Amino acid sequence: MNNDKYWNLLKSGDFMSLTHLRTHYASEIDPKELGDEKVSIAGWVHEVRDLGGICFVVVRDRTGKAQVTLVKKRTDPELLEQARKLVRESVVSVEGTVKSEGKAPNGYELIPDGITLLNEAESPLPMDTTGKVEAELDTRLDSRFIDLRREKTTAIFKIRHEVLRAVRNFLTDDGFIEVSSPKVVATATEGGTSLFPITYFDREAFLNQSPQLFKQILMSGGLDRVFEIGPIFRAEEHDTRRHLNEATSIDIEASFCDHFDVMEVLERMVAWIYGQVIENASDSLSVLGVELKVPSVPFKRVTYDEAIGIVNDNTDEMLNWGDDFGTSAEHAIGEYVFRETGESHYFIIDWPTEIKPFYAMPYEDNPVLSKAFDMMHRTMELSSGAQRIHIPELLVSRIESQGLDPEGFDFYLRAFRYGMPPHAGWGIGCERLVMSMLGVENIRDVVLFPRDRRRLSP
RNA sequence: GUCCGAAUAGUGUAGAGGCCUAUCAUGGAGCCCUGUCGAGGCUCCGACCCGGGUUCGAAUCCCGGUUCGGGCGCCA
Repeated sequence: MNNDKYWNLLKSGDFMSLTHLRTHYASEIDPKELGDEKVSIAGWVHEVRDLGGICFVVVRDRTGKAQVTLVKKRTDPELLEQARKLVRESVVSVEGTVKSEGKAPNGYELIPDGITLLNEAESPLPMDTTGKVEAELDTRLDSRFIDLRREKTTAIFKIRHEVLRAVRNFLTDDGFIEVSSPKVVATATEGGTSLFPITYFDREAFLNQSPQLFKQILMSGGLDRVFEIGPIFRAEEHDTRRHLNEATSIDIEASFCDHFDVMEVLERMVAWIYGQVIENASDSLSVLGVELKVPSVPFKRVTYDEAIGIVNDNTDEMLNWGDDFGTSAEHAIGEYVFRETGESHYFIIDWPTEIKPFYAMPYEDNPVLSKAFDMMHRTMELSSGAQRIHIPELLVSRIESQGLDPEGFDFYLRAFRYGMPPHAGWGIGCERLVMSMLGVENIRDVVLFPRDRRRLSP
């Protein structure tokens, strides 16, 4: 058995198109409609079960599995021998007749006329694909191409797709325009997290940690409501189950809005996403054993002051006003809200100005507090946002008081001097949204090729 | 960055100084088998992370390294 079959296939005159290799996906075949019809399926050899007088070959594609049945007495001996010798996870196309069969999975089996071996897999495989033997995350990520052949892994990425599709539909319907901002930038966004330096011809540049400054500039440009789904890069050496050095951020910015307006967009969007995933990815949800409930809106608003009180009343920690919440404090607040409301999602609002980024708008009547918010899931922070400062003088003084140099922000500040409307926005971590939705414990599970402190390949 | 833990066939594991010629499952090779669907039965194949040390004897104890996992910090 070798891969010459593929070359023979091409030589036979079929080289103009390969579409005949698959007329149907495995799960598209309905024996009531296609009974006794000729079809071809294409995919990976999931298993070969040879019982002697009868041999079953299970072929798997993106949609599911199909059983190819070869009965010894009624099958060409050469074809039977070929089927028996198939190496698991090889790529094949099987042409045959659909036969309704109650004993077979999906209610049908395929009686083959021919099996075309398109590419033979090496053996042994880097890991099991059938679910019989678990593999560690690290092993799975090293062999992501095989890992993706597992139903559970595919299910996560089908759901992630539905999440992003729902985001695009929701925001588009809400009047937002999708934009793309540069990922190679000259200066730091917020000063806080560290950036990956790169060489840009003969200059130093960085990978952007957030589209923040650019989406604000677009408000000055009059695009009014924009969103971006794109990568963000953080050079932090954090090493946890919920951090990556390259993540996907879903960001919006909207003019003539305050923080409460965009919070309302955010909670409606999250509820919509849950609803769309339930509607469009129920198969994947059941593969993962997840039962989703659409979160109720509005999400509870907890003020920063209340949150401090919850932590101090319910844990051993004693926080002072102005402290940020650590992981255990976040969990305490999340559990408290869940007990009170039965909901996992909530907002923390009215943060001290000094622990929020420079662009967060302080309350006009109490500048110690800012119009900033975090949107939390019981398990972790999902999103943060704010009404932004649109007044250039105030922005400059806030940049300075955070210990940053306004000169580095010139490209940004210029946009505020020629007519910047009041505006607000937020960013939500796509991976965190998906993992909190599915109860996935490691963020690497919801990224195809995660980039963390240690992993740079594949 | 810091603290804690782990590393045994391709994969997942058992193992507590001599019982290890290293367990089991999965997998691979071969044989038997006509309805499997984690098929079954029989035979065979395949591993102690690296380097030092302790000991008569080390997969097992100690030291160093490497890699991985988890907590925290920081954040999305």
